[in-house]
Amino acid sequence: MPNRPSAPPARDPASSPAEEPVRRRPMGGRPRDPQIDGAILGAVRALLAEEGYAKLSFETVARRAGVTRPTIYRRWSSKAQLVHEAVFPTPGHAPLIPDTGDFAADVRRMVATTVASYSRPEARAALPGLFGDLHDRPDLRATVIDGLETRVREHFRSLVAAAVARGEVRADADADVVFDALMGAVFNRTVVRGDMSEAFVEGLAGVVVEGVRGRE
Amino acid sequence: MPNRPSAPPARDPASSPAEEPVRRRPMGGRPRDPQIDGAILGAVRALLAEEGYAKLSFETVARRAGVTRPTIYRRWSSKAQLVHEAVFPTPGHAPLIPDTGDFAADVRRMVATTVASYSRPEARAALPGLFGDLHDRPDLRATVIDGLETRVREHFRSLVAAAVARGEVRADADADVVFDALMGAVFNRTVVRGDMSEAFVEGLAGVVVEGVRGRE
Amino acid sequence: MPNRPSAPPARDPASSPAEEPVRRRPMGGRPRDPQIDGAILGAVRALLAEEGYAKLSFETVARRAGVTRPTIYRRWSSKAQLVHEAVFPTPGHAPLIPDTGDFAADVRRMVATTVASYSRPEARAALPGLFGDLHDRPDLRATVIDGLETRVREHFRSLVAAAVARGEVRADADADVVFDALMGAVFNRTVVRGDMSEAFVEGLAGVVVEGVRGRE
Amino acid sequence: MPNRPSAPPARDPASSPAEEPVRRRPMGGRPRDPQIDGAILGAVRALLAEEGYAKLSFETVARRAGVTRPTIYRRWSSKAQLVHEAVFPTPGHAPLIPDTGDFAADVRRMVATTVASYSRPEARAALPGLFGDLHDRPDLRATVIDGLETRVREHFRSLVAAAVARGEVRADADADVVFDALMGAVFNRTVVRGDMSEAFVEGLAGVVVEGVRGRE
DNA sequence: AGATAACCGAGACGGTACGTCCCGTCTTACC
DNA sequence: GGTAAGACGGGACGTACCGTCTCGGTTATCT
Repeated sequence: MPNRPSAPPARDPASSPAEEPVRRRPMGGRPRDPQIDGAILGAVRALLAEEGYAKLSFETVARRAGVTRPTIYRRWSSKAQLVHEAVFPTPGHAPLIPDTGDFAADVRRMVATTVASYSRPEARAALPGLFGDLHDRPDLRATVIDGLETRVREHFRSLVAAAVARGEVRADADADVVFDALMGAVFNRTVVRGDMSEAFVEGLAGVVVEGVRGRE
Repeated sequence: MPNRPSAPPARDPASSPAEEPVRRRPMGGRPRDPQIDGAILGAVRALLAEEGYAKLSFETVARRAGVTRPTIYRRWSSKAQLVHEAVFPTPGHAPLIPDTGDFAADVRRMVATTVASYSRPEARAALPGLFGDLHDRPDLRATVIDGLETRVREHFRSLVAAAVARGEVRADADADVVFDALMGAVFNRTVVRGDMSEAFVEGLAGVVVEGVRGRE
Repeated sequence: MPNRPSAPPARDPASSPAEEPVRRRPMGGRPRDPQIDGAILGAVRALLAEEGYAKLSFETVARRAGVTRPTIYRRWSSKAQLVHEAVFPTPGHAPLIPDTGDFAADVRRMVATTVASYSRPEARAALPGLFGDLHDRPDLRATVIDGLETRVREHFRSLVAAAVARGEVRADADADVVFDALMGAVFNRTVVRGDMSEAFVEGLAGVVVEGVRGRE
Repeated sequence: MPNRPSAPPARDPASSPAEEPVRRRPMGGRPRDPQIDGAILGAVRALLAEEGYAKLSFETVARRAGVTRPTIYRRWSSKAQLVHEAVFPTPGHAPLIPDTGDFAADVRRMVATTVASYSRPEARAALPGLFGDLHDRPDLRATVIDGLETRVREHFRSLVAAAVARGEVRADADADVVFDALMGAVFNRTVVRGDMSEAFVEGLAGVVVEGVRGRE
C-alpha cells in the first residue's frame, strides 16, 4: 500500500518488530479516526457508480463522505490512488482460483471471477479512468497494474504449466498471450461495451482452451 | 458526425436539395475558416501525445492552436467528441483488410493493423480517456464504439463466414468472441501495458486461429 | 475607488472622455452582474453586525451572499477594502454639515452625525478591525483614513476659520486638535465602550467649544 | 487575571487560604516552567511590533518563543488575552500621576504618559486588534477596558474634584467627558494616524483645560 | 519510595479559509 | 453570422493554519 502520503496508522504495539520491518509512525500524534477511511471509500464507490470517474473529485468525495478535503489528502495523494483503493482494496481483491486438475474448468472459473469483479458499477466506472491516468506516471502504473493482474497472471502461468505437465495444454503455449486474450475480452465486453453474458464466457473459454489444447 | 452543436458548414451548393434534406445553415454570415479545424485537431493530437487525456482541455487546445475557446466550442460540444475526431477521423479510419482466402494470415493482418493504430501516442492517450467519458452518455457511446470497431467487427464476421465455408474454421465458431479476444488483447498490451511486440501478435493470432480451426 | 483589482465596469459610453480620464475597461468581456455587488456588500454588513470583524472572511461572505469566492476576489482585493466599502460607501458617506453661523450648534450637529454613523452595528464592528489592518499598508491607510475623515476634517477647518472671523472662536485655536478631541471621544464612547448618550454629546461639545471660545 | 483556562500557578503556600479562596491547583503535578511565560510574552511583543496583530497567531508565537502551541494554550485561552497581558501587564501598567495642585500641568503629564504607552510599537499594533476582538465577548471587554483605563479614569475624577475644590475647574465639569476627549484624541493621533507630536499634546491639554476652567 | 498528576515537546488530527486555476458562457467590436 | 478578445460566475484545487488530541518522557508533590 504505497499510496499514502504519510505512513498509515499501524499503531499496534504488539506486532513483532523483529520479523517484519513494520513501517510504523515514529511516535505520537493524534490517531486517525478509523471510521473516516470507510466513509471516504464508500463515498468514492457510490460516486463512481452514480456519476462516473470524470465527475468524481476530492471535493465531491469530501462532500459525500461528510469530511473535508484535507482529510482526504492526508490519506491519498491522487484521485487515481484513492479510486484504486476504493474499488480494488489491495491486495488479494482478486481471489486466486484453485487448480482442480481440469484446465478448461479452471479457465472458465477464472474468467467468471474477473467478470464478477469488473461488472460492479464502481469497477466499470473506475477502470478506464484509472488506465487514462497512468500516462507518464510509472509508479502509479506499477501500483495499479500490479494490483489488478500481476498476482493473477502469475498464478495463471502456474496453472498452465501444470496443465502442460498433465498433457492438457501443449508445451509451447504462451500463458501470457492466453491471459491477455481472456482479460482483454472481458474488459471489452464488461467495461466498454457492457453486454457481457454467460454465453460469452463459455464461448471465450472454449475458443482459448481449444487454441492451446495439447496434441494427442 | 452528430457531434457538432450547431450546423456544420455543409455549404456545398451542388448537393441536391431534393433527394436529401441537407441541413444547410439558414443563410449569410461569415463562413468558418476551414484552416481552423485542422489547427485545432492537430493541437489535440499533439497535446494527447505530450500531456495525456487528463491534462487536455479546451483551454490548452485553444492556446496551442492559437484560437479562442469559443471557437472550439462552436465546433465540438465536448472534450470526448473533439478527441475522438482528432484521433479517429471518422469514418473508415480503420481500413478493412481484404479476404485473401488464408484466414490465419488475414487475422494476423487485422491484428497488426489495429496494433499500428492503437500504438500511435495520441491513440494510446485517447482510448482510456474516451472509454472513461462514456459513462451515462449513450449517444457518445454509440458514436465512439461505432467509429472504433463496428465496421471492422462486421467485416470480420464475413471473413469468418467465408473461412467456415472454406473449412478453415469450424461451423459453430462465434466471430464476436474471437473478435473481442483479439481486440481486447491488443488493447491491453498496447494501450494499458505498453509492451506490445510482433511475437505477441503472432502468438495471439496463432492461439485464436487454432481455437476455431475446423475439424478434419 | 482605487480598491478594485481590475477596473470597475464603468461602461457608460456617454461619459465625456475629454473632461475626465475615466478609467474604463479597454473593451469587451461579459459585464458584471450588478446585483452581485449589492448582495456581497449586504452580506458583509450583516456578518459584521452579527459576528464581528474577526469572524468575517471571504469564505463566510461568499456563503452568505450566495456567490463564490473568486467572484468577490474579482471585486475587492482584501478584507479591509471590502469592509470599508460595505460600511462606508465612499465617498461622501459622511455628509458635511452646513455652516449656520452658530459654531456651538454646528459642532453639536457634526458630533451627532458622527455618532449616528459610528453607532451602526456594522460600523462598530468594522472600525477597530479596519484600524488594526492598517499596519504597514500605507495605501490602505490612506484609503481608509481619507474615506473616514479627511473631507470632514477639512470642512471643519473652514468652519473654525469662519467662526474665528466672527469672533466666536479665538484666533489661535487649532482646528485639528479640536477635531481629534471630538472624533476620538466619539470613537471611544461609541465603538470601544458602547455607552454613548445624548448627554455625552452635549457635554463634549460644550467643553470643547468653551475651550476655544473667543475672548471678548 | 481571569484569563487562564486552567488554574494559574498560584502555588504560593504563604497566601492565606482562609481570607481568600485562592484557586490553587488541586494537587501535585509538574509545575510550570516560569521562564516560558516570559519567553512567550516577549515573542508576542516582538511579533506585534514587526508583523502586526493580524499576522500574530498561536502558531507564530510558539515558533518564535521556541515552544509548542499547546504550551501556550495551557496559559491563555485566546489571542486577545495573550496580547493584552503581553502589552499591558496588568495591573498598574499605567502609573497614576500625582496631584501637584496644578491641574493644567497634571493633565499635560497624564496625556504624555498615555502617549508614551500608546506609542510603543507593540501597543500601536495591539490596541485596534484588541478593540476589534471585543465583539460579543463581555468578559474580555471588561478585562481589557478595565486594564486600560478604569483605574486611570477614576484617578482622573479625583484630580478634577480636587481642582474644582481649588477653583481651578468649574463645578459642573464632567470629568468623564474630559477624560474621553483626551484619551480619544491620543488614540486617534498615536495609534490610528501615527502623527502624534509634543505640540499636539500641548494644544490638546490647553483646549480641554480651558474648556473646564473655573469662572472667577 | 512509590504513586500520582500536571507539565512539556512532538506531532498528527479534522476543519476553516485561503488564493488560484480552469471550466463553460456571455458580451462587445469587428470583419 | 463567425471571429478574436476578454471578462464573467462557478467548481475544484492544493496548502496554510487553526484549535485539539494523544503520546512518551519529565518533574514535582502527596501518601
